[in-house]
Order: sequence, then structure tokens, then C-alpha cells
Amino acid sequence: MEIPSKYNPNIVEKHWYDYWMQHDYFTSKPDDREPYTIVIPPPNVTGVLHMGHMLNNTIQDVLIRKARLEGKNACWVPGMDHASIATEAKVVAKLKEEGIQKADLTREEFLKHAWDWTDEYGGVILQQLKKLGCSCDWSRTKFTMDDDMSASVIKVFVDLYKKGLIYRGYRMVNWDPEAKTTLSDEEVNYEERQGLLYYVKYQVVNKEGSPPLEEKGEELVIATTRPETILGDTAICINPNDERYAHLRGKKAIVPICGRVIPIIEDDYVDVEFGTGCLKVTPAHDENDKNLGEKHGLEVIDIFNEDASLNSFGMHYEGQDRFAVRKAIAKELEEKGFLVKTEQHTNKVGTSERTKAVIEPRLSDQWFLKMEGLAKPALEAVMETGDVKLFPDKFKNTYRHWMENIRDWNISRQLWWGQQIPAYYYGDGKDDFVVAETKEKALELAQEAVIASGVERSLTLDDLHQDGDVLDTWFSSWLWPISVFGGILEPDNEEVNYYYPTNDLVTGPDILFFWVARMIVAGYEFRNERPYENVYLTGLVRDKQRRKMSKSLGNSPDALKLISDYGADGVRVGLLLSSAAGNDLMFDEALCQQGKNFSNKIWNAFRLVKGWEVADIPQPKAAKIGIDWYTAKLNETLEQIEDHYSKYRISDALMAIYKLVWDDFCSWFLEIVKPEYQKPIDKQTLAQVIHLFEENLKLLHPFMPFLSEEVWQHISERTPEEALCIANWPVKKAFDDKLIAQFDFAAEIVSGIRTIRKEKNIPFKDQLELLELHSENAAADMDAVVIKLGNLSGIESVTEAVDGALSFRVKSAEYFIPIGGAIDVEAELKKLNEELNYTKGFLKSVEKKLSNERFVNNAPPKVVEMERKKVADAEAKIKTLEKSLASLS
RNA sequence: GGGCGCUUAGCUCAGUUGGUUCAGAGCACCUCGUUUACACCGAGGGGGUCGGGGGUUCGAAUCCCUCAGCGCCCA
Repeated sequence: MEIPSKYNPNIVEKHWYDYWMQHDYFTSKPDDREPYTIVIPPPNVTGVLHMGHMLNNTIQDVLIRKARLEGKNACWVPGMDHASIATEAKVVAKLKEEGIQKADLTREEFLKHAWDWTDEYGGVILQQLKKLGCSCDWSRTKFTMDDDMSASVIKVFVDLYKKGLIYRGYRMVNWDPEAKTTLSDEEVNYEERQGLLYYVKYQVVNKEGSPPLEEKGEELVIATTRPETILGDTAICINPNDERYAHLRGKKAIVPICGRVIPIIEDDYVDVEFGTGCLKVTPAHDENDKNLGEKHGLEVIDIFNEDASLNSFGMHYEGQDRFAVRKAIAKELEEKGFLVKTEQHTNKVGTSERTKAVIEPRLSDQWFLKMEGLAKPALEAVMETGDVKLFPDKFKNTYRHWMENIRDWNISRQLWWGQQIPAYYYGDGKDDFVVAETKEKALELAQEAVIASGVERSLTLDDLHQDGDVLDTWFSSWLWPISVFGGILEPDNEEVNYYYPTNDLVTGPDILFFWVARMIVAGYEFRNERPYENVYLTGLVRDKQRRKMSKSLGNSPDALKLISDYGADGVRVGLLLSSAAGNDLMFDEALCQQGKNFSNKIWNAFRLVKGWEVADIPQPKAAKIGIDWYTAKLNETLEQIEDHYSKYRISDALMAIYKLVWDDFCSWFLEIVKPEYQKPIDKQTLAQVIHLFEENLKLLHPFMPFLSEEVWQHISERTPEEALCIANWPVKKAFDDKLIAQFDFAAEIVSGIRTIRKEKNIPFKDQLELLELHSENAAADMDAVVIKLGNLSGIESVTEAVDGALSFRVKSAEYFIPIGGAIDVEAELKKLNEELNYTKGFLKSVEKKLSNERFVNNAPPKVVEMERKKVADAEAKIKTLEKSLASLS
């Protein structure tokens, strides 16, 4: 059989993925086994695979594959999110390219386009996840706009409405003038922007009738960053404690340009320090001004259209954009003498996460969900009972802060793509609506409402019209862990009872509130149970310069190209190696190269083992010891790995396996059991080596599923039931740590020999003799190993330092290698003196510690004992060093 | 402005309740090596006052205070 010396992942990966799919290893059905469930954070249907997806889906696959090996019923539910605003924006843009305006389409026509688009491009990302090796149960793939998923959303809306938790409110919301929809607070980003602070003069007039406009009178000056909104001013506000403006009390002011006469009110909300201490009040366009307006009964004048151009209140600026008007109005104010001055000013501006447009605070009718009561169990689950655990737990503080200050959730969006709000209006009044799951049911309710109000009117379906808004996307995804198992529509079905609550959720910290927290809320509200036990929050993937990966920077590598360059296994290892939980990960392609190198290393270890001829000969002692030692080492590492997994320290688990395989298995173990050149290996050793190799592959499988399966299947012919994918995770066995310690000692001896070979340029082929002088028994069992790895003719014990030999020390034992020819006495002396000085210094520091009474009295006995042992060891070593020095000089 | 967190080797990070030679890992780097799995390799090696200062303690990377720098979330 010919096996190439380089592992080629591209050919192999497709083959095994197809094989796994063909044998349905990823499909899960409820049975008697313990379930292990993960629901995927559904990527946007419009999305393509990026590094963040690669990272968190790799982690999910590691967890799910490990659970599968452990014999659990592993179920990973994949799916997609309809991402209302993102998808709608893309569809609108695409239609625009084709010369179609959204405004020219009916809702139904637009939705048809959106579905076409979804059918054509949606799901690309799921195909890409397969390339990465993700072992999702693809037969369960869900979409947040599937009929049953949408029905779940509507049912929940109606339910919450009936509980009195959903209400309609005329509120100030974040308005995205680009997408022409509201945004939740979480979808708004604040950025610092350099702007101007405009100082504008207002004329003051008396309370009673105003003087003619042209008459010069008293004036006041306000400072504003938004001069265009003066057209919506309905008051001037001063602080009642501000003596500077005491004379203005009870008077009125005239708004420049539009000439409206507005009251001067007093409120201690006004910051005396800021600007001039006079505030213009625009209730329609600022949250605080709105509060002032309500308190003081002010008029509300909205000057903007939905695209943030000015409406008729904008007078001669009608139809122009807000930023254009800002400039123009400043000019007009200046020309008319109202502008006193401008100053540079930095302020925070809210922008849309999606469109980047500057957010406009806007008053409008929206739907809200009352959060305070709902949040309580979700807060307790994380902060008090620990029913839901966050990894890393530093996010608990952030979570608490948010949950304790939670505000009502604006769940309506002025979009078409999504679940349409099931509220039906039957009259002209704002409150003439009913909420129901179907239009027919709504008709009944509406009819009752009409009759109850004492009006005699018979309604038909045509009299009802449904609210035009759709629900926030998160209002469907917060149900995800329940709704994918049908748990909303049929709360007692077999699937949801079996799989829910799920086990782990893996996602980014950026959606801790958008999604994670709300799922916890939904879990307790709709099932009275947590949605998952553990939340693993990954870091953000950044580039080497710590910049966020983004399309606009062009620093995001092409995921599929990476897979084709390094293999999916290589990329998975590369991503995981440097991603401690919760820390951002600086992505560097070199890490994928490291992953690829590791694949190749394992591949070559396999080639070595595969190439051995077998014979019926006795097992060498070194091989026997090597097998015992590696068995212990494997079990020791297995214990560490389990511990890392339990703490979600996935990269540490991988590193432990990496070192086990590369260093312990390849560098030490295989060298120990390797037969001499062109000689066969004994049967027993080979069988045991293969067994241990297979154990390694099981540990590797979650991280490197393709390579491990490939090697597994090469080792012997396997039936589909014997695939590694569904093999059994190694059982943890007790191990002998004395054996491991003895080996470590032996390894130090081997290193000592190698160092001498290197220093003296002695080729490995030349056999050496080793003489040992030791006061304590230093693992004679390991001699066979030392002989083999050091290429020694033998090891002999001596009682005196050996003249004319090179030497080195391990702990208090001393080793000599006699060599032909003169040794460099000077160099040996120097080396010995250096070691002696170091040891003496060390001894001194320990003795000093022990001579400190307070240390001896206060430190725990164990620690003191340890220090005494150090003294004994150091003294013994000094003795041997001094003997050697004496024999040399 | 409010809250949370970070600063350990050239880089990315471990370091659990203060105490084994505790100052570590991986990568990078340096030297040597084409020995019969692998140069996508092997062997060996160098490298840090644990951000600065102060304190508590027999003992501090670890606890406290303070200063400096950085990051994230919220307003």
C-alpha cells in the first residue's frame, strides 16, 4: 500500500463527510439515552460564513462530537434567522438595482420577492458549515419564518397580550430614517462626532400680547447642536435657581425664522453650566424635551418626515434633508442676525447598527413588551440559583446590570419581512383593535367589542385591517430553543420534553442581551424552565492588529479558502489554539499552519506504525516500560482534558492533547518502541501501540474529525457501526504517577546525554557508555529506556566520581560518560563551579528562610517540611559536585 | 459621565483558596542536524524586576491603596 508522506485534507474531508451523512450519524431521535442538545445560534439567512461563525460553530461541533463519543444522544439543531431588517434592506437594494421601488409594490408582492431571494441565497452558510465538519442534525434544519415557527411567535404575542404584558404606546423611539423603521435601544450604537454648538438669539416679549416683531426688545441666547429643530421649538426653559435669568420669568420668546411665540418655563432639569443655561425645548425630537413637554403641557410639533427630511413645519425648507437644513438654517440665522457664534463641540450621536444612519428620536405609536416582571426569574437564574451558568463568569456583572435596569422592549418594526403583528383594527380610533391568532377569531372579538361599546354595527372580515408592522426579529429568536422542538404550539410533545432544556449555548458576547438574556426570559415564562444550563461566550475574532474583522476593512479572510489551504481540521485547530474563553482572538493564518502541521505530524506517526513488519518475537523490556508509561500518561492527560472541558476551557483541552500526541506519543513513546532499522516489531507491542494510537484518535476526534476518522479507518477495516464518529470515548482509569515521575527522571538523563553529544559533537550513531553515581535509587526500571534513547552500550553503577569522563547531574545523582581522548578539564571545571555556585546560593536562600523563626512558627508544617527537603537535596548535590571537582583538579 | 474588566517572555495567553525550583505554555527566535514516519521534522538553547509606586504578611504575580495605560458595556 502506498501512503503519501504529506496528508492531503481536501480529498479526505469530503469523503468522510459524505460517509457520515450517508450513515445518519448526526440524526437524533428521542430514546432512552441521556440527551445532549445544542441549538445553533441561527445565522442570518443573508449571511455568508465569517470567522466568528467558524469559531463558535467549531466549538459547538467539538462539544457535540465529544458528547456523541460519550454515548449521549447528541442533537445539534441547525437553522437560520430571517433577520428582518438586514434581509429587507438587502432585498430593497436588489430591487432598486432592477429599477423597482419598494413603495411601488404591495406588501404581498414585496414578500414574494423576499421569499424568492431567501430561497435562492438563503442557506449558503449552512452548506459552508458542512465544509467545516459541523455535525448538525440537518434533518431538523429550521428557519425562523417556517410556518410553525411563525405560528409560535404569534401565539406567544397573543398570550402575552392577554396577560396584559404587551401594550401600545406613543413613545419616543429610535428612528432609523434610512430603513424607515424603529430600532430597539440595543440596535443603536453611539459614536463621538465633532460638531458645532450654535448660539442663537431669541427675542423676548411680554406675557401679554407681543410687541410688533420688528420692535427691538430684550433677547436671550440659547446653545444648541441642532439648529434645524428650532422650527419645532415649543418653549424655552430656564433653571428656577438661575439668578441670571430671573427677569425672564413669566415672559415669552419668539422663535427665529418661524416667529412662533413660545412660553419661557422653569425647571431644574436645566444644567446651568451647559451652554448659556437657557434651553430650547423641542418635545417631538428629544427624549428629555418630551418629558419636559409632558410635565409643562407643551405643544408637540414634529417637523420631520419619515426619511428625516422636513415636513410642512419646516416652511421653506420643506422636503430638504435634516443635515442640509442644519447648514442652511445656520446661514439664514446668521444673515438675519440671530446667530451669535458657533463653537466646536464633541457629542455622542446614535447611529443605526444596520444602516449606520444617524438615529432620529421620534414619537410614534409602537408596541411594547413589559419586561420588569419577566426579567426577574431570568435574573435569579444567573445571579442566585446558578441554574444558568455563564462562561466566563465575568459576564455575570454585565448581565445583572442590564437585567436590573431593563426597559420595556419595543417589539414593533415598520417593515414587511417578518411576523406581522396580529392586531386588527375595526374602527378609526387608536384603540379600536383586537389581538387574535387569526383574522376570523379577531372578527369575533371585534364584534364583541363593538357591541360592548353600545354601537349597533355588524362587522365583516373586510372591516378589519391588520396592523402593518412586523415583530422585531429577536421576538422570534428568543423562542428558538423551545420552538425548534415545537414546544410553543404543543407544549407537551415528546421532542420538547426530551430535548428541552438544552445543555450548552455557544455564542458571542455581543448578543448577550439581544438574544441570550431574552431566551432565558422566554424559557422561564413559557416553560418555567431554563433554556440551557451553560452559556459559553466566545471572544470576538480580530485581526493581528486587534481590529475587528469587517467587510469594509477587508481584513476578514475567506473562510472557504482557509479550509482549502489548511484543511478544515487545520483551521479548527488554528482557531481554537488561541481562543481562551471570553478573550478576543487575534486571528493569524500562522495558527492554521500550525494546525495543518499537526495534522501532518499525526499522519506521519500513522505511516511509521503502519510500515512496521511484525514477527513473533519477545517484547523488548524498553517497549514494555514505554507502554506502561504512555498508558499512565494518557490517563493523566485524559483527566486534565475532562477538567478543561468541564470549565469550557476548550483551547486548553486541545493544547493538552496536542502536547500528549506530539511530545509524549511521537517524540518519546514511538521512539522507545520503534524497532531497529529493518527489523520487525513484536506482535504484542504492535497491538498495544495501535490500541494507544486509537485512544489518541478518540481524544482528537472532536477537534480534528476528518483526519482522525481517516487514520482510524486506515488502521483497520471498519464496518459502519465501527466508525470513529460514533466510537466510545476512553474510560478514565487510575494511573501510576510514580511511574510518570520515574519516566520524567529518565527523560532528564536522556536529555543530559543528548546535550553532551551535542556539545562534543558526538554523532548519535556512536554508542556510549554511561556510569551512574547516585545516593538514592533513581528508577533503575527505566534503564532499558535510557539505553535505547541514549544509544548506550549499558549503564553501570559506580561508587566514586570517574576520572577523565564528561559528567552531568540530575537531581542528586551524577552521571559520567567516558570518552576516548582527553577531556577539556578547564571546561568541565567551569561547568561544575557554575552549578556549585548556583546550588550554594539556592541553599543559602532556603536556609535563611528556615532560620526565620516567624516562618517556622507560622507557615503550615507541610511548607516547612518542603523547605527542609530542599536543604537536604541541595546539600547532597553540593557534596557530589565537590567530589567531582576534587577528582578533576 | 456611570459600570465592568485588563496590564506576566518578541507575540498570544495560563497561573484555581497567598506557600513544592512558581515565574509557566504554545508560537516566534538562536545553534546544530538531511539517523531508516515527518524539514509541515529532530535535538539543544536564550529570553520576563509579573505596568509604576506604596501597604498587609513569616511569605505577594496572587490581597488592599494609589498612579499610568488599554479595552468593553451603558447613558
